[in-house]
Amino acid sequence: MKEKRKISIKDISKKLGISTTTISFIINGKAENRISKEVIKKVEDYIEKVGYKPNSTAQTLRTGKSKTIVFMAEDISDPFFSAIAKEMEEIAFENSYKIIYCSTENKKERALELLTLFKDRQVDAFIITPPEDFKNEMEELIKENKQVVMVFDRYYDDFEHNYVVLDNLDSSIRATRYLLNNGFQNVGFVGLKSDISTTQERLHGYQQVMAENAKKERSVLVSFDEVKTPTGKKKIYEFISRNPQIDSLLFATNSLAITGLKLLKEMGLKIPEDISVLTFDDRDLFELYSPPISVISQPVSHLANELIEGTLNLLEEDLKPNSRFQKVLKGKLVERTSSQRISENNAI
Amino acid sequence: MKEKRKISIKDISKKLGISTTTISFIINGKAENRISKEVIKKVEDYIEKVGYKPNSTAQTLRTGKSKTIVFMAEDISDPFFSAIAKEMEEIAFENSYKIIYCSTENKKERALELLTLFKDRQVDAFIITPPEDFKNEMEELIKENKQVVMVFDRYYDDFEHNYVVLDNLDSSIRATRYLLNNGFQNVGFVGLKSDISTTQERLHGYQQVMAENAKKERSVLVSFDEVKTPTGKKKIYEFISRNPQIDSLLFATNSLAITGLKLLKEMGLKIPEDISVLTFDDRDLFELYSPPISVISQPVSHLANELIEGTLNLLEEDLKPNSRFQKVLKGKLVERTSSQRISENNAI
DNA sequence: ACGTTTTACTAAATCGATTTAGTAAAACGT
DNA sequence: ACGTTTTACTAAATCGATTTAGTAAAACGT
Repeated sequence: MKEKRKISIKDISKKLGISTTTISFIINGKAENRISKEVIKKVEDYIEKVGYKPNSTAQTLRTGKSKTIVFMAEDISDPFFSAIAKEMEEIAFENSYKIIYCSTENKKERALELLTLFKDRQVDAFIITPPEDFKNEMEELIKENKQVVMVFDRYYDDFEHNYVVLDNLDSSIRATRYLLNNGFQNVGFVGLKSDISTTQERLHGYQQVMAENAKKERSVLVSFDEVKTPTGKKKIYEFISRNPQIDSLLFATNSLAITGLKLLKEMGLKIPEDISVLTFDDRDLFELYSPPISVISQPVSHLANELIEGTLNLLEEDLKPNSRFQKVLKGKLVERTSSQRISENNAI
Repeated sequence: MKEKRKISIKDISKKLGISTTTISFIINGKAENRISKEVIKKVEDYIEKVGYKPNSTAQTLRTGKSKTIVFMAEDISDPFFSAIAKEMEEIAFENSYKIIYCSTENKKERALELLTLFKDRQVDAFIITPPEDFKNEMEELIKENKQVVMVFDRYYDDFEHNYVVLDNLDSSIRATRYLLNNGFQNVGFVGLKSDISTTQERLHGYQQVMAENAKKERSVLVSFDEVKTPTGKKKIYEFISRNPQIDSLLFATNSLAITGLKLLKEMGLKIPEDISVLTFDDRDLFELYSPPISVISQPVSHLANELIEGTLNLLEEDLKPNSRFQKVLKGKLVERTSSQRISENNAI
């Protein structure tokens, strides 16, 4: 089978005896008040007939716009990030943007590698979940002002930038208060060892409420790499063993909670009778678990919409350095059985 | 802050008084036996010094290779596909390929839209999970031979193509035999209503084993869109109600199983005492469930590796139309409590 | 000693679009 | 009636690489 070469604007130009300039104007909707209706019709009909589509690489080379957005997630296989990816995808495609994904694994070196890779390529925008210890790199990237940069799931205090995040402080405060109000006296916190705003705020919200209520704060911090490993589980185990008075656990992420639930099961602790559980980030798992696990759920759809629409808006404004897109959304406390107080007489 | 324009090969040419031809040869490793060592050194040193990186868009325009692979998943937010995406990503980047993702939602129209979108753009390869009723479009795409096309998670009998799939027939046969061997007399099958090879083979494997053992086949097929809806759950409910003799359920996908587990819980049926459960596709949920759910797990890492390495190999061979990459991997039966036969005396 | 081959390069074309800087003819204004 | 503006276009430059088709000088062969 003979390969037929793709048709170019030059071919059309020759075929119709019309300059490429004119054709380009027509394609790009700049023909109004410049080109006669007859010529417009002739060109449009021909384009329709042969199914011509401009070569996007050539357009990118000439205009510097690639219609490409890089989504640098912490981990694209994490249900939270893949759900966000899915929602963003649709809106991006509707606006003829494509999305390239990658995962930092919360590792600085990997993020840097990916960033250098994409800075060289033409990319219009970055949606980034910056890893640990990446503030300087992010600040530099943003100051360069070559692409739209949207920060997701965390943010920085020290400089101006676009971001979409959950109100983690507020969520954590509400979560902790809720557990105390349910009558749990000794709420423990299982968090990530991290300087990222997200985990910091979740810890601080908990600490703040415990302090307000003159309760002793008890927390354990697991590092990102350990969460899914025996080491991580062991850390939580030791935390619980050392603090037998704990009657309730607030987990800062869903991965921590999953490790925690495995552990509690192994330890033979009953939820919520022996220890109640509440975690950040919903997953279908949690609703189905026995007992169903209470969560602070992030508004995934809303977050994804703000992320992609904010990014597209900024792209349209064409990098005006002073317009900022900053959204802080509220979490939703979903009460299920795992955080319920079982009254003493019922428990027996 | 003044934006400094990116340096081009022409700038280097002017600066060093060396033609762009020579520089291009050096950059692309074609300098051997052509260009003197001194010039090579001079150019390489300068490139190193100013940190020059060729503009990839220009390269794409000239060479026709974009170093881009499109991963068209059924649904990128599905844990199976996002796990595959994650594993492929790393290898792709190591080989300086980038991946654009999209989801067909198993809808023909959407897949067609996405395909037309990407066929116009320069894309080197497609990794596609074709939706329902998309055979002709796939055959055409493959025959055009413009990009490497890798089919994933399903395949076609009628024409030659590259694919990576699970041995679904074998897996289903083993799964059904296993349930019968465990003493379950009436195994029911909950599948997808679909002409895709994957779901067809899973059904046929079940039917084959039931026939071999002179057992009555009982199955319900739910359409893709209904799986996560009340309608889907209702269909399974009616199936179970109409067939009270069923003592074991084989689910063809993890989404079906999740809907099924919710239903069994609502119906108050005990697993595995009242009804045993086995499902395709592992998820962390299943291990943690009470009781832990037995699964036929797909070798995700292995699949992803074959997919991306197969694709990269085919890309290197530069579209030789006759070389085919076809891998059929075995599933792994993971026995957990949900499929165990509880002996009568223990049951009481 | 002189034709041929090899070495070490370069000028210009090319990929396929957009954009700048123009022009000829028609219409307008007074 | 004649200069000016508007209309409707086009030629050529440009984005930044790679590649084709060459060439001048050195080395080689007999």
